[in-house]
Amino acid sequence: MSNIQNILRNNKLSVTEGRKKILQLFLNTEGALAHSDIEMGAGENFDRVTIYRTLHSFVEKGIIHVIPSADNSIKYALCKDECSEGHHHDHHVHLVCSVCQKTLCLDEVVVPVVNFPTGYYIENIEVVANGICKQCNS
Amino acid sequence: MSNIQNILRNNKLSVTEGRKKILQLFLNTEGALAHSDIEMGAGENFDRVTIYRTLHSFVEKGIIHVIPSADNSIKYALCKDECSEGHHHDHHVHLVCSVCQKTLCLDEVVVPVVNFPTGYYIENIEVVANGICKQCNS
DNA sequence: CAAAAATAGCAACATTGTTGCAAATAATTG
DNA sequence: CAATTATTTGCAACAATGTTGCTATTTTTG
Repeated sequence: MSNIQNILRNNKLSVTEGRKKILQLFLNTEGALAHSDIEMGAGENFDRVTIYRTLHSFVEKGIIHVIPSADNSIKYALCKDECSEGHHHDHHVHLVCSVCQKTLCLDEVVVPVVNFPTGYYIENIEVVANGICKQCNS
Repeated sequence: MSNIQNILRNNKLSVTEGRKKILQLFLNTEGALAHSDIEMGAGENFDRVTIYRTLHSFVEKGIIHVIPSADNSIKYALCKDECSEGHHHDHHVHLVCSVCQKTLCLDEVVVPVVNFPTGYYIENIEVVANGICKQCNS
């Protein structure tokens, strides 16, 4: 039950109310969360600054990862256990559903190999698909 | 020489100073531009609102396209001629260079086919690679 | 060139993100 | 377990980014 505490402890983060609530929210949520979702959904009223800082340290520690967006609405989602401090390995595809507006991590869909011309060095690749998710497409 | 006027006319946009200057800037620039780049680089001082609206209508008309980002710094880049009003077909990969910080369209690198599980409907796929560009990687 | 249509600029505001600092909370150590 | 130390929080103030309504100006059209 104190899974949450463990996650924080394992990542060398002090266990505070704010971090517990925000991590809780991620664990309870299917799909990604934007800063504003957290501001509204985290139960109590945390200062916006606290949320920014919490999200930053979660990303740094590899607890969550950032999902890029084309409309200034960056989202965050839980990392699977392959992620560790400073090294994100979430090589899955993201889907933004145009019906329910949720952003989902399609863990089973792996980012394909892309062939770049010689001369480039590629560190990582982000894939974001726009479409309709399983639930909404039925 | 009035290539610019033609582009605007062909897209049924009035030919105004702002639009000409901004389009000029895109034509003169290798790589993508952020709103702030335009605010600084467009020569004269355009109202920020004008720039927002110009970018919106250029996107709508298929003159430029949006490149998603993971750090709230959306960039815009010229579309090739396959794009038309309401239909973007820029299925190329984008590269964000960690050295020169430029965002480039790699027109020769096509977005690969991604296999999604049944049940999803996919409209389009965005691929953004982080790495080092040809120029900086030598 | 005049009338109609479209666009630009301004003002005011909303949202998002950052920084420094003092107070509160959590971890550590004896 | 209490006291010290380290960390984190909330606040305030600010900066940057994005939006909307309205009027004046510019562009287009006939």
